[in-house]
Amino acid sequence: MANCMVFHTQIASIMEVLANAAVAEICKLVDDDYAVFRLEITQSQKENRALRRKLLELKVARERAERTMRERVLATRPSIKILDRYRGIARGEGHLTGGHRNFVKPSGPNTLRDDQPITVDEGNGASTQHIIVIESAEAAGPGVKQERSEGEEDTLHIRDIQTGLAGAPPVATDEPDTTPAQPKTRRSVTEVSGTLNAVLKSETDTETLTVTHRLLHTGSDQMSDPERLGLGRLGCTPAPASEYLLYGNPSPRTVHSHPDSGGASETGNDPSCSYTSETLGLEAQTDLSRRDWNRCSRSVYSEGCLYKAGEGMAVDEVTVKVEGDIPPTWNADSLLGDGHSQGRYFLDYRESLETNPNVATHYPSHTLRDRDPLSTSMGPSDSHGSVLFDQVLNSNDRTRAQDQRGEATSSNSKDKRFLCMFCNKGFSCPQKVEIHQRVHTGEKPYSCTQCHMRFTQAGNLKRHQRVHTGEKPYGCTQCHMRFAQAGHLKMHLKVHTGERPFTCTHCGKRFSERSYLRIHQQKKHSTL
DNA sequence: CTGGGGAGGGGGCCC
DNA sequence: TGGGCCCCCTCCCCA
Repeated sequence: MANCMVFHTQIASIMEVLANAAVAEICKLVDDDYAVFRLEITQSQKENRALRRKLLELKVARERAERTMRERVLATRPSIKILDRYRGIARGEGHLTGGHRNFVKPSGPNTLRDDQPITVDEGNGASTQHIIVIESAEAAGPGVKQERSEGEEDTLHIRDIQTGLAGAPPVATDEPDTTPAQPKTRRSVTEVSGTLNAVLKSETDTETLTVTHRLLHTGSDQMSDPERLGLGRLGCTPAPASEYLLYGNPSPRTVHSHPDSGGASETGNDPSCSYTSETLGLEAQTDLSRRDWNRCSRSVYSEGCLYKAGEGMAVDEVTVKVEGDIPPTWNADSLLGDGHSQGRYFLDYRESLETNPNVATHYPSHTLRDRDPLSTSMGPSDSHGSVLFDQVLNSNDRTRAQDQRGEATSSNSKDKRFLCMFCNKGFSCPQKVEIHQRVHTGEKPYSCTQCHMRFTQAGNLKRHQRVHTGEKPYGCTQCHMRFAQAGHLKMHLKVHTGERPFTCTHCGKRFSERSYLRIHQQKKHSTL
């Protein structure tokens, strides 16, 4: 019995030892596995961080590519017009996130016929206005960045607008921009938004672009009531929402309007923000034209004084000092290439950068106005594509001539504190800026119901209506001639008076019109 | 020279 | 009274 007890005790001891050994082994295994697991977790976390950094870099690179493209586009202004885009408006070809807004021009003291409603397409039902108004530094203090916006349905995002000193740090991203300065090479960057985090692609997603393009043609020409849409008489959205870029001192200011997104590249309401900044292919380019130009242009203007001459322009970490009035460098061949026949114009932004000095408008790229007037469908003005392009090219000359006459850039005028974000031109009121910016956007909200011509101003449409009505209210008192435009009558009167106020400085030949003189000098004296 | 459109400014009206 | 809005005028360009 005693031996049995001893045996049991020994057995118990052995069992205990074995149990301890087993526990120790198990613990060791667990510890090892845990260590491995922890290591894997650590590695995964490192990978995640690396991927995040890479993603951020891609975002920044994309933003910069957009900005570069944007600024290059801006650099060619004021002659820039995305040709034929307005036909998109005509068809209500809005942004993917929105429809369009057509309405009948309200009746008023005009000569329009009752059966000729003036349709005004607004591209989107939202009346969001994002206005950048540059105000005095005294009011805002140095470096003040003020953001205001309203209307979330189709928001306009000014990604990052820098004014003043070149090289101001872009703050469009949520995180500090640690990415080294991107080269100015044009990279093919495609963003497919629609989720909170934009999906970045290294290559242009042609399919996406095509889909986007197709969807942009789903609009119609239906009309609606402007009043119902809460628009003004002219159909101009009364700029309810504003983003003010305080202005007043040369210190760099940056304005970002991201009312609905925390980051510049994380907007979620932009189902397709695709473009190729390098190749500027047809689809991509049209998309760029449709979206960004219109989104940022219509509602964006600055209020304040114009910038001091001589300041540089911050263009993607590159300060561009503009010297002289460089003519635009649009590639007409590209413009009038294959895309032309389709009503698609794409522009070849050459390397040269001509811009208004001091305007450092970074490319507004996300969730901007839902106004996509560019259309790929044939419209009445397709046949005038080259004409439009010529107008684009010549608008610079026109502006230059106006500048010489002191008509255009009365930038020193205190009354003209509302600045165009594209060309920095000052205007007395936001509406004029909005109208003016149609020069840059190509937006033509006023459409003729009889010939589908579209116009940037209601008055021009009204004048155009005389083509259809045959109305010629201006009659010559010297003869039977009648004219639809007062200017034509005035010009005609010179036939009777013999007035030739424009004299060629080379040969002394006199002309009744400045344009005649210019043509003469071009032909005879090879000068402008 | 005519005709059409682009674009800016002035001024009146309204709030 | 001042500012916003809008019509109209005007200049200009181009075909």
